[in-house]
Amino acid sequence: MNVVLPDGNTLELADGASGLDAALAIGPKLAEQAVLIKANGETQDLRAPLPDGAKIEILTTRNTADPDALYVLRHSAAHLLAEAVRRLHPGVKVAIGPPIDDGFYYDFEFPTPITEGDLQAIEDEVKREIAEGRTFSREEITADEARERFRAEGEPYKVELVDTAQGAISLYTQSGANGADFTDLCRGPHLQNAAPIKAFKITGLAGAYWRGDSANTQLTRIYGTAFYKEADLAAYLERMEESRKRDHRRLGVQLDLFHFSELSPGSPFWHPKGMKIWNVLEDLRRRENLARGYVEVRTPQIYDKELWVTSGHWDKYREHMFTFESEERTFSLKPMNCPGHCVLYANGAVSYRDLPIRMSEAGVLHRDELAGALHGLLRVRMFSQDDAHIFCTPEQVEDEVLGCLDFGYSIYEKLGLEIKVELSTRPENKLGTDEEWDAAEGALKAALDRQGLTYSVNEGDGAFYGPKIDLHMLDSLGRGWQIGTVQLDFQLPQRFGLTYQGADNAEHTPVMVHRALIGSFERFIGILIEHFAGAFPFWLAPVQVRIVPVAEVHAAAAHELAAKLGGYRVEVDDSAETLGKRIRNAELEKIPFVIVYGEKESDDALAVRERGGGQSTKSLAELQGELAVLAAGA
RNA sequence: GCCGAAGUAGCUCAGCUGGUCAGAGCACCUGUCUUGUAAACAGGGGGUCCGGGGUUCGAAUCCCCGCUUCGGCUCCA
Repeated sequence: MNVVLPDGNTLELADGASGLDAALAIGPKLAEQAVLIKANGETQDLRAPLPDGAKIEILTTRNTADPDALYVLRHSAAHLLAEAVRRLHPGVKVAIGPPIDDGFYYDFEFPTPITEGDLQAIEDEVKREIAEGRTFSREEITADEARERFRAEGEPYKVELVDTAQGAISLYTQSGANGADFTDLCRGPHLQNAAPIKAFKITGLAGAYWRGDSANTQLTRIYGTAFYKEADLAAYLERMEESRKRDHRRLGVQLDLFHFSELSPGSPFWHPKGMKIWNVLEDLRRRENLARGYVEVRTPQIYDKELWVTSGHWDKYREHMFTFESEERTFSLKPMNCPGHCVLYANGAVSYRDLPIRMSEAGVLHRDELAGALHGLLRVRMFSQDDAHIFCTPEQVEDEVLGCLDFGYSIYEKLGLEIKVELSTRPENKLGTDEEWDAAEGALKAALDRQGLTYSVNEGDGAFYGPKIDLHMLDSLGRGWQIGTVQLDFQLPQRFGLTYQGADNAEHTPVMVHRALIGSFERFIGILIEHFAGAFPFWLAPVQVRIVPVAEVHAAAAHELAAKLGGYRVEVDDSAETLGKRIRNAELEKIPFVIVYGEKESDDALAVRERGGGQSTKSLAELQGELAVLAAGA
């Protein structure tokens, strides 16, 4: 057989040759440093046979930043972890241990629970294994052999993995000076030996359900990470530390934007400065809504249970609703606006000439989220959604969805946000016919394409009432959060008996488009805080300009200047602190502009300091011109 | 909700194995200073050591229960 090298040359190999054989044929040094091979673009273990005629590329320990090379390293590190845990905690059952972004984890079932205090010993043991040396070898066996083997070893999770594995079963054995030590079911690929693992660290301990199902046993998950270079680990830890500084929960306190109280878990208290940001967004929302043909409505906060029975929420969403009794009736705080909007729509006759009706409401919603799911502003129990429901004809759906996407992206681009788009299609328990779903999914795809968006598809992940487009963003630690959503709904209009009179004089059921672009103001502001690390652009900043009079005698002039900058959010700091201290405070508060005002200053010559330290002298007129541009959000 | 961890002044945190352990820095208040681009100086006030039980001569410290928060898991309509 032969393979094709990256330079185009052909290499002649014995039949059934592996990647390692290919590397050896090229040179011993390469074989020594090799960690995995790409055959026709697909990564595979060095020890697995190569397809005849494959184009190959060998990755080595020098590809220290290559994601695939890191995956292999970390996957092997995970196996060393399992070996160490088995040695230190006899009787432990091993489940699964894949590499992930930034590291790896391994799930175990411990005979007696472990705590964080046990982690150091495990980490030390892994480091000892690395120092001692481990060689990874691969073998392929049948599913029956594998099942038998793991059953004999008392590893029920492995048996289950074999049962659901696709294709050939491969095992990896890591052996050291003391003989074969640990064999694990694994697809691979793995390193040839442990030597390239120059940095190893256990980073966390958590519970995790077997196969991600909360009905299953909860296992103990140990997280860790590994690198080809010690310095890479240090850089990683440094990066994590920097990310933590952007955490909106930390900045929210530092910048005096909001706080939480034990008296109302999951519901933020917005401080005056936080509300400045909120109101800027609220103004933006209202202005843009009006410009795009939306009407604004306001609907009740609490409803009789009957409404939720009609909408289906009582069935599907009850455990997340706050309910209470009053005068022998059961009520619930609304977790969504849509049923209320349906009631509003139903009040009065609607003609096809009225459609589309774009009904918006930044309604306050309450959802009884699981205590363990709460997360600062990013997962709350009370929030305001920039909600809207578009009632339209089936023919109008595509244009309406496109309008929503265009609307959303006008906001995201203004803020420089990076959005991940997902399309979720019909689930198993869908309502409605396949024809309806074909049309609905087609309309969403067409709108996505017309907007020029790249998106991933989550097959079967749509709501039972219709497909949806979800818009996600990452927080400072790389966790994803849903910001916006555009959902098609055929069910709610039917459940509420909504109709419009068509041109054919017959009654028709409208299609409903649920749409949130900012999503919840709480979550959006939380994301913005992390995105800007608290240094908001001028048009969003709670305080835009701070004037610092040099001495007490300049305070009056400073206030006059502030008055001339009316229309902007301006403060005068005439406190009894030193000039240096007041400038420092303004910097710590991340205020975009500081104007120092003393003997030398006048309307013709202002000493302007920009956030970060840049200084310049400009006239009031020049400054006002500059601020006007920034205020527009350019 | 589940697994693990944490909760000490407004904020950040120290307080090891129970015995002046109720502290520091910043913030706050008062006074002095009247300031030229990231921290003037001095003094002072402030804590139910998350809450409730328990062990003990004695608990911030040990045990139990609860609440909240953090890291994950599940969930995210």
